[in-house]
Formats: sequence, C-alpha cells, structure tokens
Amino acid sequence: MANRPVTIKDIAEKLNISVSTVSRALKNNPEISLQTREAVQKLAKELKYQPNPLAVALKTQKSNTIGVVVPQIVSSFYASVVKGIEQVADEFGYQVFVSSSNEKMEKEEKNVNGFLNMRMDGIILSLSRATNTYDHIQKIKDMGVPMVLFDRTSKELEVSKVVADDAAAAHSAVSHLIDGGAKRIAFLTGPEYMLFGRNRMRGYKKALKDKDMTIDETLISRCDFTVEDAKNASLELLKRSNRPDAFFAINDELAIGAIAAAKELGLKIPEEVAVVGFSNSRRSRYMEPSMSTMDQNPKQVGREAAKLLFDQLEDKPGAKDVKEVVVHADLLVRTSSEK
Amino acid sequence: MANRPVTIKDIAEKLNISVSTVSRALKNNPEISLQTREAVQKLAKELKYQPNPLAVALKTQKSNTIGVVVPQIVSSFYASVVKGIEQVADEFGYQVFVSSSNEKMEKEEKNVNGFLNMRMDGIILSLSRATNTYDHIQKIKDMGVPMVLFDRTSKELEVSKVVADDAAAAHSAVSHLIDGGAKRIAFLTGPEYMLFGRNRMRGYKKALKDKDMTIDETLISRCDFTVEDAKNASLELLKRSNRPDAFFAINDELAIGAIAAAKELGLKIPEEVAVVGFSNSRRSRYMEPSMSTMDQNPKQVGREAAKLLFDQLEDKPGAKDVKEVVVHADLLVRTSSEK
DNA sequence: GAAATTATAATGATCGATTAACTTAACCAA
DNA sequence: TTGGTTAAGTTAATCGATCATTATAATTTC
Repeated sequence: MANRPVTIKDIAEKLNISVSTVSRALKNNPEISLQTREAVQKLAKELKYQPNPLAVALKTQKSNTIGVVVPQIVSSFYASVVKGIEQVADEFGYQVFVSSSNEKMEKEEKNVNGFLNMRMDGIILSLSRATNTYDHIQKIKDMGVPMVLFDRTSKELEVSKVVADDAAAAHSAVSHLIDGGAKRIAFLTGPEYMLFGRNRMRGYKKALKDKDMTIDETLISRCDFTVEDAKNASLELLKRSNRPDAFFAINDELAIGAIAAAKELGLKIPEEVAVVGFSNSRRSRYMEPSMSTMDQNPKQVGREAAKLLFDQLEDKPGAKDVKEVVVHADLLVRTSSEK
Repeated sequence: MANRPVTIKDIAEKLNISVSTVSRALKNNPEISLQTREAVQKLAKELKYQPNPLAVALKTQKSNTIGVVVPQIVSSFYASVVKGIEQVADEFGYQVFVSSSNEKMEKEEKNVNGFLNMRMDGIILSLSRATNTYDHIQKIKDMGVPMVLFDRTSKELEVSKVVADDAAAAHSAVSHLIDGGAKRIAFLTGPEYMLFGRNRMRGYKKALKDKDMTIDETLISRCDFTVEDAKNASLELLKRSNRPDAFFAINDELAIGAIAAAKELGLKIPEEVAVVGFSNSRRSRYMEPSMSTMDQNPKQVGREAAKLLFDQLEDKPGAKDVKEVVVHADLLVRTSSEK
C-alpha cells in the first residue's frame, strides 16, 4: 500500500549508473553525456521522481522556503499581505509557510523558533500586540537569517521594514472629513504605546492645524479594540451638548462602534455624523451604511516585504542595508462620509 | 555573524565521546551511564542545542508535522477549525502548517504535493469549491500518508471525515422560524452540486413537513455566494404579492443579503421578516440587527479531525477504518429572528 | 605508438541525526 | 582458568541528495 517515494538511487539502479551521475544528469550538468542525461530525465519523469526537499535542504543548507508570522490570520489585511508575499515567492520558486501568533508574544517566539529550526531561508514578520521584548527577533539576525518586518514594527530593531505612512493616511482621512464640512472631528484610538496609533494621531492633528482648526483634546478617546468599547466611547461623546459631527477611527472595528452609537441615538449618517475608518475590512463595504475607510494596499505591502527579503536571499548588492519602504494608503469614500 | 547552529557533533567533540553516545544520552537511553547522560544534557542545554528537524526527519522518516489545507484562510470558520487542530497537535508535540487553496483545485493540488514532498506525517483537508477530481487526494492515500477530510468532503472518497449534520442543523433553524410564527419561509441556497447545500435543503424540507407545512418550490432561490446576488434574489421574493415572512439562508453572507433587501423595502426585522443564517461569522454578531445563525462549533470540528488523524499516526487499533464523525451545530438566536 | 588531453562517469565524503551491531573491560560463577 | 554476563561505549551504515576528487575510457597530438 505505502508507495515509497522514488529516490535518486532507484533511478541509478534501474539505469545501472551511479547516484551522483543521476544527480548531475537531473541538473543538466554538461559533464554528463547528452544520452545519459536524456535517459535519466526520461526515467525520472516516468517514475514521477520528486526530489526529497529534506535531503536537499540538509545537504545544501537551503530549504527554498520562507516563513511568515502574522499577528492574526482572520484578518483581511494580513491575509492580503500573505497573498502579496506568495505572489513574489512564487516567482522565485519558494514555498511560503504562514503561522499566526494570535497576538501573543509566546506564540510568536514559538513560531519563530519553529521556522529557524526548520532552517527556513528567510522570515517575514509583523509583531504581535503583546510583544515587548525582542530577543527572539534578535536571534534571527544573529543566526544570519534574512528577515523583514512589516506593519507592526519597532524602531528598536535594526531591520528592513515595510510600513504604512500612517500619519499621511490619517491626514488624508481627516482632511476629507473637513472638506465634507465637519467642524468637530472626534478621534477614536487605542492604547498609547502602539506606534501606529501615535502616527495616526500625528496625522489627525496636522490635518486640523493645516486647516486652521483647533485641537480639542476632549474629542480624542482611547478605547480597547472592540466594537462595544468604541460604541460606548462614542455614545459618551455624542451625548455631550457640544457633540462631534464626525469620527475618524483608528480602525474599522472602532468606526463600526461609532456608527452603532450614532444609529442608536437616531443621528443621521453622514449628514449629522460622518465616519471614516481605517483598513478597508470586508465588513466596511457591506455594512449599512457602507463605510468610508483607508485602504492600506496590503497586497503591495506583502509584495514589497517579499522583495526586500529576496534581495537579501539573492545577495543583491546593498541588500543587507537596513531599508524602510513606505506603502501609501488610499482613501475610499463610501456612504458614511459622502456629502 | 552567522551563528552556525550547534550540532550533536559539537557536543561530542567537546566531551570527547562519540556522536552516537550523545544521541543516546539525549534520549535518556539507559545504555548510557547516568554520569554521561547528565553531562551531555547539561552541555546541550548550555549550548542551546536544538536538533535539526530536517536531519531527524530524513533519518526517521517522521517529521512530526501535519499539513492542513483549507479553502480559504480569511474565514472565521476555517480559522477556528485550525485552532482546534493546533490544540490537539500541541498535545502530541506536532507542528501544524496551514495553506489555503483559495477555492482553486490547482492550488489545492500544489499544496498537497508540497506537503507530501515535505514528508509531512499527516494531512487534514477540506476540499475547495472547484475540486472535481480526486487524483491528488488518492495520491495521499496511495502513499500511505494518514489523512482526514472535514467540512467539504466527498462521498466518492473512502477516507475518515468530520462533517456537520447539515440536515439536522437546517432542521433546527427552520423549526425555530416556524415556532416564531413564520408561515412562508424562503430558502436561499447555492449551486446544486454542493453537498452541504443538498443536505441543508433536506433539513429545510423535513422541518416544514414535520410541522405539516407545504413546500413551496418558488420560495427556494439559488444564488451565487455573494451578498449582492442574495440581496437581488431576496428583493425579487419580497416584492411578490405573496411574500415570504422569513428567510433561512445557507450561509451568513446570503442572510446578510436578505436583511439588506428587507431593509431596503422598509420591512421590519424580525417582525415582518425573520432571518436565520448559517456559520456564525463574526459579522453576524455585530451587524444591525444582530443576526441569528447556526454555530457549527468549528473548533470542535478541528479537534475531532485532529483526533482521527492522530489515531492513525499513533497506529491505534482500528484507526485505519474509515470513520465519520458528526459535529452538531447549535442555534444562536439573535435579534433577526427573536420574537 | 606513446603521451597528452578530453569526455564521461564512479567514488567517497558530507549534511545532522539515528540505530543495529560490535568492542572492551569489568565482574562473577564454577 | 575458562566462559558467560553486563555495563558503557564505539563503529559504521543509513536516510536522500550534493559535489569535490578520482578513475577510466576515448580521442587527439606529435
């Protein structure tokens, strides 16, 4: 029953030649006569010979695989990034393995160690929310394994990165709201320690300044990354006498909370409250009303990250320099902010 | 810079013993004196020795990894199944690699071949929508690699499976609608060739019969798996003079379309139109109104599939018999169908 | 026709680990 | 003394492939 896979040895025996000759013949090494080469390749095809990647990797110290660690797998953003990575990896003939840290540092470490153990040729990673030390990342560097960070990165790490220009993205979202007539724009954001939160905050403030509007700190609300929490925070804001007429949320989840709050209070969207989210999640398109949001071009993020990695894998000149690629986000105007 | 990983040989040299002794000592083989064993294990720990899984797998023909192929990765159902699988795999000390077929047979074949090539010890798979031949699945069997199918399976394949009792689930969803007072229940379903569609159809019809209601074939509507299509189909149904007062949809996506249609026509949910979906997608909980749906207990599906696989991997008696485990779905009553 | 050159293929070491088979020394019994 | 047992290792083959080195045969050169 158990069909043992065909090895190079089987081919050698059938043709009465040595394994090394077979190995060379399969690689079209000109040191082997055309006759032999053709005979070997023909038989290999007939027997459906597939090289054993374990053996090849053991011998050559190259596995032709790259590992990707994402914080979550149930996320259209990360799923699209992975697709972008896969596209590029395909071109280079590499297999991609994905694992998720589930926003836990412990799992992230486990995944990284697993990848290193499996001798993967490179690692692309986005830090989990919980990651606060970087020994496991440093270890990748120490082992000389090429690596690229994306999206959730840290300035403490001297590694090539692909990042979003969060400040610019926030700037264009908020400018759009102002252009639509908003006078008091609330900002729903997350915990202070998150880098992208601080960057988007910067963009928010700059957009206001650029239009000579005052920054009202009471309109900035920090919440957990849950719809419920965002809804409560928004309710609180909307019940004030001097309520906001627009919301910019740091992600779609929080924006959904804001919309839920406005609905509950019977406020019209976008006439009385306009909303712009961030991420272009699948939900944002299909909800009622459809939600304006920032599209972060995740596939491109993936492609850029993979390119940086393969530059290193292919030993391109200057590939080892620490680079930072910025991928811009595009504003998608939908019902929730349409004039 | 590139820190070569520590091998068994390094340890052997430092302690002036042979590699085989080191190998045995690390495994606590009693043929090696306690002294030596302790010395080896101590040094191994100090040097942070990690066995090279490639070498181990090559030699032992066991990789301690299992591969999972899912049709989509951006799906809370499959993501949860994977979590369930990972839980069990963790207990057994196996690594799990996941890849997605993206609903394409070609990609599915590629993934399967990749896993077989990597000599994974077992494969858990859910067929893509496009899969219509099974040579690649048969190949897994022929190679004697343990395998379990889940969710999207085929009766043509003699393989252990974990399936949902779709008929029973549909039955309870529809019964719930009837109990809520529905008289004319529309059924939104997909293409005829899908097995789970036929099963849910069976449950739908049986539930009606059980309550002595007549089956009105004009209330059964086939659509693509898109919100738009479902919305259009629902609009058509709801505009009839004799319109349905409830919808049972084969998945949440279609149910969302039905809700969108009812909203557009200004019909009250659930008073004028009740809706029950299927899958308990994340969206179903947070939308307006929150949607009743069937929870398929995906984590349990994963756990059961993994258990079947490990029974085979551990060579438990009778593990090779083709088994079929049924995981039941639970009705989650939310606003869209609440009386 | 002997030497030099070239073409072609075989040998054997190697990657890092496992393991069957064997060695060596110590110990005990008769 | 002889033989048998046991403990504690060592040797060497092996997994499937790669590759530097070496061997052999064929061909060319003078």
